[in-house]
Formats: sequence, structure tokens, C-alpha cells
Amino acid sequence: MVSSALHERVHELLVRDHQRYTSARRKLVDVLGAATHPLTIPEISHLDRGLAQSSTYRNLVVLERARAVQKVVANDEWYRYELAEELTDRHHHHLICSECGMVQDVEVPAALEQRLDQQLTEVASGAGFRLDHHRLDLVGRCADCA
Amino acid sequence: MVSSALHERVHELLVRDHQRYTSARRKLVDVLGAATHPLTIPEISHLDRGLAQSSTYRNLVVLERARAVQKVVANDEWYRYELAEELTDRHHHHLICSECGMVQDVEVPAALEQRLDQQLTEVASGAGFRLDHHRLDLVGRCADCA
DNA sequence: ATTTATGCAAATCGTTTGCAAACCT
DNA sequence: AGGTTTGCAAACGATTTGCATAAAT
Repeated sequence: MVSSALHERVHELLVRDHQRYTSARRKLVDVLGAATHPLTIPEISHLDRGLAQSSTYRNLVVLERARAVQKVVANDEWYRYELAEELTDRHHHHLICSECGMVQDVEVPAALEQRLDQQLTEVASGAGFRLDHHRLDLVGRCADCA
Repeated sequence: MVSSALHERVHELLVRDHQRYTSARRKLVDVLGAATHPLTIPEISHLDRGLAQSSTYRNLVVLERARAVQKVVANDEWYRYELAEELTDRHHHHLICSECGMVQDVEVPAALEQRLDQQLTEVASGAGFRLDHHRLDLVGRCADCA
């Protein structure tokens, strides 16, 4: 399900950050790598009952600091987590249902991305910012809620 | 500081929602209307000491349901609130400093907005979504933190 | 062997809620 | 009067943390 190349890559990132790649962290990466949308902690716990919540919280912090995982904010009461784009090589954004809170990965045309990157960098530097990345969420009603 | 036309407009929205425009809600609109970036509850309390936190939380829910206020998620531990764009007529996005959490309103070129609206609507419907609006955040380092 | 991670239970803290008094209309 | 809002204090719940044990190197 999750390639060993991915585990290699995460391992590298953790080592670079003087962190260990323990079995709990590996399982966390397995769960996140199999998902098609960012997961909440309850979802993670449900998908792998062996993961203690407190350790999951702690490990997500570690993985985030090592840039293996990204925290995502949608609309509901939980944060969500996904593998970093550098690991998946799939630049994407999120479609969020404002009714049921459902979150789905989505990609937008490459030409649009390119133009966004370029123009937003300009806008940011005009305000004295060094742009790191952009977050683009599409908010609406999913097929079930419309 | 805050035009009475704005209060008129908010009043309308509340009446339409069978809600009263009380003095606490009016003061809340005053504070939000004077801000140049979305405010956290602590910021609001600090800007108007007369506002009890619990009532502020409750009133923000009321104002949000009436579409007078929008909840904004940045990076830090508090939600942020701003007047709805329909009231300010100033479509904008947010520049977020990933270091200090500072949030600043920013506008992007109209041509880009237009292209975004059009293409994102297409992308969304391709996924069975009815797009309501998009959220675009620029994440980077502010002048002080860079 | 020594350092780091784990899991449980307890603490934290932003947010929500119950309730009696104040407010509106 | 009749219903709504307010402010205080208590409750809630997602996240964090202390600590003794287990795992990793």
C-alpha cells in the first residue's frame, strides 16, 4: 500500500532532524499514505487502533517539524494531517463541503498554479513578505449535501 | 470610524435572521469594522474591555449565521473574525507569517481573481461540488521574522 | 547503557453552556 | 409582560503534559 521508498524518504527526513523512525511513526505514515484526503486524529485512531492518541499527537508534531507531514485546517473542530507534498509529488488543494465538513483532495490546472505562484510571490514581496507557499481551499457543497 | 450605513446593513441582516441588534453586537461590529486584519477573541476583548468573552463568542456565532461576519482560520490557536466581504466590498485574502502568526489583509490582481473564480468553479463541478467561494492564504515570513 | 518514545491519566486552555438578572420591544 | 441577551462561573472537549515503563540505538 505504502511504498518502502516513501519510508526511506521519511526516515531520511527524521534522521536529518535527529529523530528516530519508530514503529508508531511508521504506522502513522502508513495510514496517512493510504488516505486520499487529510485525516483527523479520530480518523487516524480509527484506522489503526494500535496508535495511542497522545503518542499520535506527539508524533505528528515530530513529523511536521521534519517536514514529512503537513497540518491542514478545514472547517471542523479537528485539525487534519496529510503527507507533505514533497513526499507525494502531487501538489493539490482541498475541496471542503461547508455542510458536512467532508474534505477531498483536488488538483487545479498547472497553468493556473504557475500563474498563482508567480503573482502571489509578487504580491507578498510588495507587502514585505517572503512567500513560502500558498493555501487554496475550494469551499462549497458536496454532491450529497447540495 | 464605522459608518452608520454599515450598521444599517448589519441590522438588516440580523432582522432577516430574526435577531436583535443589541449594543454588544453593535460594539462588536465597531471593533471589527475598525480592524485591518481579522481579530482573535483576546484582541477583541482587549480593544473593547466592556465586552464579556462569553457574550462575544455567542454574538459572533449570531453574526456569522446572519452572514455579517466570517470566521477565519490562520495558523495559531485562536479563530479570527472579520466583517463579511459583502459588507466591506473589499475582496481580499490573507498574508500569514508562519513564524509569529501575524495576519494581514491583502488584495491580489483582479485579473487573477477572475481567472481563479472561473477555473475553480470548473474544477469543483468536475468533482460534483457546487463552489461557494475560495480561500487563498499566502504563507511566509513577515518583514520582522524573515 | 543511555537516550528517546510510549501510554496512561491528569492538566491545560480555548470555547460552550446553565442560570439568574438585565434588557428590549 | 414575554421573550431575548448578558455576564458570571462551571462544564466541555481537543490537545498537551508528567511520569513510570518499554523501545531504540
